[in-house]
Amino acid sequence: MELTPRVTIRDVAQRAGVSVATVSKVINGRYGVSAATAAHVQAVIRQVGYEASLVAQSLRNHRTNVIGILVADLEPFSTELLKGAADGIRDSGFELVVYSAGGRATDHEGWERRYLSRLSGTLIDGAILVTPTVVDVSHGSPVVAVDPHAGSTELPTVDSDNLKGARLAVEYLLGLGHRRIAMLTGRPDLQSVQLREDGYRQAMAAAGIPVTEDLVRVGGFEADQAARAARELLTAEDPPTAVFAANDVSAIVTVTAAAQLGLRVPADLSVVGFDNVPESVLCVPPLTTVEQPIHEMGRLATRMLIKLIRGEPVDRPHVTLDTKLIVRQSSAAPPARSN
Amino acid sequence: MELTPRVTIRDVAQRAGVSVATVSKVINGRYGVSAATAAHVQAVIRQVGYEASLVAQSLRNHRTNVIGILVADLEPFSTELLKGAADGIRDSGFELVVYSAGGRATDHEGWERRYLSRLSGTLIDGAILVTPTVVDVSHGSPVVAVDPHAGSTELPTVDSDNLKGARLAVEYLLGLGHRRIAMLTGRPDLQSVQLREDGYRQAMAAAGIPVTEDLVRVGGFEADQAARAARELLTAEDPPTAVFAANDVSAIVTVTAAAQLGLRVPADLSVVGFDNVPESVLCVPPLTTVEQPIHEMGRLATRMLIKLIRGEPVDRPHVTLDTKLIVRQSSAAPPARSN
DNA sequence: ATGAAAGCGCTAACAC
DNA sequence: GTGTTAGCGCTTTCAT
Repeated sequence: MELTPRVTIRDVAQRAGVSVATVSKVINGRYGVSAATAAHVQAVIRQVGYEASLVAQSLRNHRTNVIGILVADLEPFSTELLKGAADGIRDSGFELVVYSAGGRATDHEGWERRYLSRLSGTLIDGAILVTPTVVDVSHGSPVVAVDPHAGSTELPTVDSDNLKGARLAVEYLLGLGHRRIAMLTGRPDLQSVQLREDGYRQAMAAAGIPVTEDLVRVGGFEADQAARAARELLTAEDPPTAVFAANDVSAIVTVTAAAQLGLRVPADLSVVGFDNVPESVLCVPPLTTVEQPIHEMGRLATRMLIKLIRGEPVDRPHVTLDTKLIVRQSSAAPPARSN
Repeated sequence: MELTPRVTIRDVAQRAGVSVATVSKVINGRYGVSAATAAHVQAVIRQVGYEASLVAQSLRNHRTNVIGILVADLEPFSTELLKGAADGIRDSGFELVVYSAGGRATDHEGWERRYLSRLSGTLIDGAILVTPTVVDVSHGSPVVAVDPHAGSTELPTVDSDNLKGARLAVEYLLGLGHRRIAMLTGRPDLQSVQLREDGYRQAMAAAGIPVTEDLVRVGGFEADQAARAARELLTAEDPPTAVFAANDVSAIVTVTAAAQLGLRVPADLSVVGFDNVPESVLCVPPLTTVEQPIHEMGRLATRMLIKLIRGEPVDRPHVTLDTKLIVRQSSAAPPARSN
């Protein structure tokens, strides 16, 4: 497969009959090269289709005009965020590179630290960390976190009002008449997940309904685990009439699990998700969910990062965007009591 | 912002009181290091949180275990493909890096050649080109194209049956009774777009309906341009009763344009898209569209690429997946003639 | 078992 | 105006 071994700056220099330094100067538009030589070198470059190696370049320079986005996996939430980031970067002169840890459970914890170590200082001028597990990173280049790990952080951060969103969802279910409302939580290390659970507990407490521990299960944001947890919830002794899932993927999985158990959604079971990813509408029935402005979060995070890279001041280092409830067809009043 | 300047192999060596060569050997598990030194070096590495620079490493080595996916922009189609690619890569030992050209219109043409030149041989072991404009790339590393530029290519390719899909869509509209069916085409350089237009023309011809050139407009897959083209179509002398758009984004834009012009979809105008990206269901009304198995295309492309990188044989170098029509609510019989 | 040194492709001082 | 040289962080002979 190694057909063309790669044309280097040396090849160009040789072919043009000049030194590599001259070629480099031409490439970078530096002074100190005659118009004639420059033109000639340009011609040769075009002829052989030469492009400087990003790797070699960024080993030398320390500015690359590339922004890295580090995601644990490419799933609906993160890809939605990418679209926003792509927006935020338009006409900024920066390019976007996305690194996916590939969702591998092993060596998951701390992936962002490893990637950052491997990349920063070279290859990227700054990074956006999406749902990072670790935030005490103090590397060479600026970093912005989106929906980070629990605990306060020094890092500039973009997130959304998870507490409010969760409360809205549960209050809505309570308003429909539900009393046995279960929660399927997500990755326990994320602050957002903690807040969503807090919102659930607060809303339940405000309604005077005790949350017994059999009502809360960890789905981990991951399809298999969430499916198992959902089945546990739905086949329990005294099953819930509604499930609030910590994200849309878990909610969709819950709807599927319900169908497999012969439960009709929303007649027998109401399900509410969180995120409002495009997939939530593909769900049958379309999912009632809490919207967080994922696209905007991605856009804001890149704008912040670009400011940081340029050394400009950032107005607010921690931005929290609003959430709101989107009612669709996966929720309804609970079934009439048979007992 | 340059807090910690980056800890290099030299720092580790110094701190451990050994040479860089020894540290390198420890990192890469090479022979020729006493157990004691190895352990000590490991300890220091952990202590200072050292991670080898990907850039420096790949400048030396030529194997990186990283696959690059090159996309023109991060929009619904490409992000959907990324999810599939992420699937295809699981448990393969490879990592995924996505490069987005950022959708910049300038220097758009040929971006894939430039990126490939800048990256291959270093940093990535192979690449997936998504909707590339150029396919005569013969670089060091293996390449797989997804939905490439027009014209046959030597490159291993994954695409879908665009001709059939388009015919299905237009035949469906004809079956509903539509006669004035317009087409909003996409990026003219893509073979898939050409085939979708061919399908449209074939179906129209088979029904004995001439396609006058005022019925065909170029939307370019890009929201602004598509909106303009859609308005042109809908405000023409003798406007169409149905629009077949070459992708979902253009179709959604058409629905919006129709609404702004006071046209009801589907009562006054039917719209059919292509792709079946998740966003097509978010459209109001939900979009009738042609499904291509984007996720699977991404998965297949990565599997193919991994085989190529490993030097294994690839059964079929050109895979074409099936397409099918998904009927939703943006299409209906044409309005009764008023004249 | 360990280290010195060369070199991957490139850029930036500093000669000439 | 142009070339020589050093060095970015790393791996790999090849001495020792």
